[in-house]
Amino acid sequence: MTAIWWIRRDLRLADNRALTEAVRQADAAKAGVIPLFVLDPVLLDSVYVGQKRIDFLVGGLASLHESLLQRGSRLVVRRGDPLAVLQQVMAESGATAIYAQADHSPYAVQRDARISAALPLHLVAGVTALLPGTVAKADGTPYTVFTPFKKRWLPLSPASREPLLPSPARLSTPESIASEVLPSLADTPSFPPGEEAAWARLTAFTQGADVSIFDYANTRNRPDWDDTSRLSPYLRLGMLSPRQALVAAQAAGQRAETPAQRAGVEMWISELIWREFFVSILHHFPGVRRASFRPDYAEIDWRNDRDEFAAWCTGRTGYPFVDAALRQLTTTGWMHNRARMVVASFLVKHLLIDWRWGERFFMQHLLDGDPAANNGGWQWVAGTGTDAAPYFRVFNPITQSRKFDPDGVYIRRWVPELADVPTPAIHTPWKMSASEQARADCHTGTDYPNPLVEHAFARQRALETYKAALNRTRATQSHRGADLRRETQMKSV
DNA sequence: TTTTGAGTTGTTCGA
DNA sequence: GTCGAACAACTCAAA
Repeated sequence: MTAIWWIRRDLRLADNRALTEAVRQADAAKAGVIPLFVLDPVLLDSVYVGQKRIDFLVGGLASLHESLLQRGSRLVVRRGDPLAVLQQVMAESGATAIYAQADHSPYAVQRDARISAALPLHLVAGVTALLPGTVAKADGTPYTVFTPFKKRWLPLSPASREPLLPSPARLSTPESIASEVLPSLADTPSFPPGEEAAWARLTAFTQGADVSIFDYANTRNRPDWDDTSRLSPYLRLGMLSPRQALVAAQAAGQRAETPAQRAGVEMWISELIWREFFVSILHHFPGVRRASFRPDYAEIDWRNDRDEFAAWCTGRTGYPFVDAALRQLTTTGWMHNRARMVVASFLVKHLLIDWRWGERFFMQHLLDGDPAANNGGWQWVAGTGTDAAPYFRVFNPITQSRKFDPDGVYIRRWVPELADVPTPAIHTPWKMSASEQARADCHTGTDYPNPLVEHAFARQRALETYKAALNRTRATQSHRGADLRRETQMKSV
C-alpha cells in the first residue's frame, strides 16, 4: 500500500530510516511513496523561528525536490495543521502508513502524540545517532553530566556496526497528489542548502582539505581563521545525518597519523556527542525550555534593561569582539562557537539579562538554531544548566578578544568602523587618545560606541547577584528541608 | 549505603 | 612574564 514519508528535519535521501521504511512498505505492495512536507503555521509563526532558518529550510526543500525528480518522484508540500493535512493526503491517496523521523523537542513530541492517537504514524530514530534514552546509567536514569554520558555513549556508538542506508535509486509517487508551490526564497550564501552541499562539506572536512578535522583541536577556537566544519546548519535540518558525520569522522580517525590529528578527530566527535547529550537532556527534562535546570539558580535578579538588550542584539556594546560576533550572526545566520560563549556570557553576566532573551534571539537568527543544543548552551553559560560553568566564571571580553583574535581580523571583518584602528588598540578602541582616534578615523562615542559597561564593575556585580540568588534559594530550601524533617518526625510518631 | 574521584571551553591575584 | 591557587563548595556517577 502507498506510504507517506513525512519529512520534518530529515531533508535528505541518503541514510534516511523513515524514507527507507516507507519505501520498503510501498515496494512490498508495488505501491508508491509520497514525500510530504507540511508547512506548519505553529512553527512558521513561532517567536523561536526566524526568516533566515526558513530561507535555509525552503532552499533545502527545493534541493530535495530536484533530487526526487531525478528519481522519478517529487516533493509534495502542503500548508496547515499537520493532523488535518495528513488526514487529507491519506484520504486522497489511500496511503495506509506514515513514516517519520522522531523529534524530541517538546512541541514535536506533543504534536506526534496527538497524531499517533489518530493515524498510523511510525516514528524512527535519526535526529541523533542514538535514540534518547538509549544511553542511561546502570539504574536506568538519564545522565546529567557530559563526561560519563560520553564514556557510555562511545561503546554504544552505532556508526561502526550498522552500515549507512543507501539513498533509493527510484521512487514512484502518485501523480494525482497536488502540491503547493514553495514560497520564494532568499539566498543563504554562506550555507548553500541541500544534501549535496552538506556531503561536499563533510567530505572536504574529513578528508583533510584546507579546513580539516585533523587541525580541529588547534584551530577550532579561532573565529578569525574560521576553520570549523560549519556543518551545524546541515545537521539541524537533517541534510546530513549524525551517523554520516560520525562514520566519516571515524574513518578520518583511522587515517590520522599524529597524536595531534587524532586529538582533532576525537574532539570533533566529542562535539557530536554534546549534540546527542543536549537532545537527551531535553527529552528527559523538557522543563529546561522554560526554567533553569538547577533550582538553586531559579531566582537570579535579572536587570533586563531593554536598551542594553537592543545594543547587544545589534552589535553595539562597545566591545569589538562581542559586536563582531553579533553582526556575524545577524548577517550570515551563523556564529563561531568561541564567539557564542563570549557574547552569551556578556549578555547574561555583564548585562544581567535573562538567558532566555538570548536563547530566543539566537533561535531567531541561527540557521542551526536547535531547541536542545541552543538551550543547553545558554544554560551552560548562565551557570543554570546541567554540568554548567560555575557562576564565577565570567568571560573577560577583552582577554578573549586578544587571545582568540590577536590581530583583530575577525573584528575588522564584521565591524567596518574599526577597519583602520591599529592592532594594539583594536580590542579596546575607547582607550585611544583623541589624535589616535583621528588617525584611525574612528571617534568612539560617535563612530563606534563606548563600552556599555566597564568590565571589572560588571564582573563584580554579576558575582554579587549570583551569590545573592544562591543564598536566597538555599535559605528557602533549608526551610523546606526543616519542614520536611518535621513532617517525617510527626509521621513516625 | 558510603565513599571516592572527577568535573568543556576562565579570570584574577599574588608570589 | 609565568605559574599555581583561589574562586565555592557541590553534585554526580560508580565502585
